[in-house]
Amino acid sequence: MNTSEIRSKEMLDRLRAEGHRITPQRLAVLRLLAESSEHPSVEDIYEAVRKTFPTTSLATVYKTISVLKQMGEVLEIEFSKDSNRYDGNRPHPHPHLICVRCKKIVDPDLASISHVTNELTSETGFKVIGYRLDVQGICPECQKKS
Amino acid sequence: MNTSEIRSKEMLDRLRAEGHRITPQRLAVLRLLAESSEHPSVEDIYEAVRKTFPTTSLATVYKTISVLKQMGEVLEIEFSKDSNRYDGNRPHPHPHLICVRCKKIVDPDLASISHVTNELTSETGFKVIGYRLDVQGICPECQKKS
DNA sequence: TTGGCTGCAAATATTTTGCACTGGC
DNA sequence: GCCAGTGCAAAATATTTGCAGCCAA
Repeated sequence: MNTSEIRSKEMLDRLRAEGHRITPQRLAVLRLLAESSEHPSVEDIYEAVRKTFPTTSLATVYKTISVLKQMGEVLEIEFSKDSNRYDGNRPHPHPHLICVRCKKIVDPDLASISHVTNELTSETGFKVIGYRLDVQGICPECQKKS
Repeated sequence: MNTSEIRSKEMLDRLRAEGHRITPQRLAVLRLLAESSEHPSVEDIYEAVRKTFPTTSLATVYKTISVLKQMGEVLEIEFSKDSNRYDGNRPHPHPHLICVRCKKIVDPDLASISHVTNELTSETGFKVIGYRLDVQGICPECQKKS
């Protein structure tokens, strides 16, 4: 069993444990989230899922993601213009590196963020719940093209 | 001349320098941005501006902000559900601390972020342009209320 | 069997755009 | 006077919601 199958089963068990029904549509969405490391948008998921399950509707994708989100099994990266992107592999906050040209999103390894959140907690009276760190830049591929 | 008047004049000069016209509506939007440290939404700005200039339209507020944004004189904080918020005082990227209850946004002093972006630049092939760090939490006031 | 889930369509919310008119320079 | 800027309304975009029918448990 590879990592995406493991992740897929993890989410599946979570759904069952919380008393949600396992429908073919949900299974497809959930598998796609577990497989892809490209931080897909709802539209991406919708199109991919339709290939294996052509009758799936956009609303269902939204609803499924909403459930997974509430359970903390997917991380939502919000945008106002471009549509939101989702991460079903690492549902806990982590930094994202976003290419402003091709919209690719990658997960860098970064050791130094914990310092930042620690500094915040002690500096302000805020009770820190989570964070979002997006770094905008141009990826190596797009740099070549320019 | 206090800081907000200085900031206001700065933006005004920038507009003039780039060949934009100074209309009463723009002046009002720009002043409000310079005065407020509450990271107002377009709606906030619209309502405030209407008090001094009742005929101002929402579209104009959007357009004015768009111009200031392109000049790099306001920082946009994007959200998908809640509407976008704007910072006209510190237009360069900086961390934001966001209360999930009352939606207040404050600017913490943080020394440790530069480490993070530095680590990124050397770690990946990305050319870093900017960043966005939102830390979600509950502010001291809202903690008391709960 | 039954109530949660689906799919459609309509509603909502935010931001953008087209266009005739206006007023800053 | 010219043309960028304004204001209105319509359009575009993303997401949510209501509801009738369906199907997983």
